[in-house]
Amino acid sequence: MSHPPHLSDPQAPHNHDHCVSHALQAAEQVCTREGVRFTALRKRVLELVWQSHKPLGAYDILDTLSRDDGRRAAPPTVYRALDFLQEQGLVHRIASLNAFIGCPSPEHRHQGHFLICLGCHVAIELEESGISEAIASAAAAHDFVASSETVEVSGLCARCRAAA
Amino acid sequence: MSHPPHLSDPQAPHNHDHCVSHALQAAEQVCTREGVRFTALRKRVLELVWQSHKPLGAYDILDTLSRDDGRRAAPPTVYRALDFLQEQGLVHRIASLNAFIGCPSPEHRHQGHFLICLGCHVAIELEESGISEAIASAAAAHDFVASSETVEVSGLCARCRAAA
DNA sequence: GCAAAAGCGTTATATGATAACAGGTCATTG
DNA sequence: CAATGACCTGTTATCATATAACGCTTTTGC
Repeated sequence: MSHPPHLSDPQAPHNHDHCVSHALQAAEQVCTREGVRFTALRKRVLELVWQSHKPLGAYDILDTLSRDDGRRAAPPTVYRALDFLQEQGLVHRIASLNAFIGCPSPEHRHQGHFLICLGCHVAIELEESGISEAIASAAAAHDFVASSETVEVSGLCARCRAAA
Repeated sequence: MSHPPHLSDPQAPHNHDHCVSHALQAAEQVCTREGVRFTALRKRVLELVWQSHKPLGAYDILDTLSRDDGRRAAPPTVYRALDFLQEQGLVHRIASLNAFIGCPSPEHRHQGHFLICLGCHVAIELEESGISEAIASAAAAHDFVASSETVEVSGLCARCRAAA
């Protein structure tokens, strides 16, 4: 239970609807708790981000949104929603990809650390604390106070290595 | 000697010319060793990247280059040089800033890990191995083979905290 | 010296993100 | 319940970052 399949191994076949509904439900709770509005647009964008476990570009979201609605949505529409979702910890931004991914555990605020597969493009959010500790230790050694961490590791997952 | 001041604490006052000349000399050696050409343009771009310990945007480099030469340089000119310098490990790209910074120890190929001060914008390249070990451990736990690591920690250095 | 490869200039364009302003929606609270 | 103000969204324009494609020049290796 501590590592449901859809969290620890998103590449494994799974009923992805569960991921999406879990994410939306968690988002509702977070927004209620924080007293902020989970509007239709924000919900829609979060759903789109969760359409897979692959980080998604803002313009991909924009395209889907535009196609769905018939009329052309403009970038700020999406970026504002993404900014909101990031502020609430519901999505993380992957700097090395200029892309966004849903956070599987938004209940507690945290920095996301990721393994990103170059084969299938799936990003796995790490829960390991060792990385944060190592970073904290290095920062302390330099008398540096960290406020945000970008940790993005690219490589190949087991499935893609097997396939190759 | 293992931690010259200009490496471990770039915010400290220092004769920055030493940093630049050391970097250029190291670059010559690396390029000779690798059998690649350290052309005038590449050298110039590397010098510009080393003009400070702050990560520098490609278009900043481009502007300086254009001003120096009178005529307008085009983006590919700079990006190609930067690509080369990255391939040789002479500069690192900071994904969270879309910027580039000189590598203080290009003799051995490695991923750069950085502390980036939000106050003075100086980036310190970490030499600590603990972070790589923690990442390797996490990757192994997920049966993931890493090929590149992006580790960028933003916060405030001691000097900027004292100033505030 | 000659052919091939590598480097560089140039134009055009792709891709990602934000500024600024106007109009609309929603939750108050008076 | 209407007015108000805060917040949300639409829209236009623009900025910022990065790459594709082509051709000429320089360098290298034979």
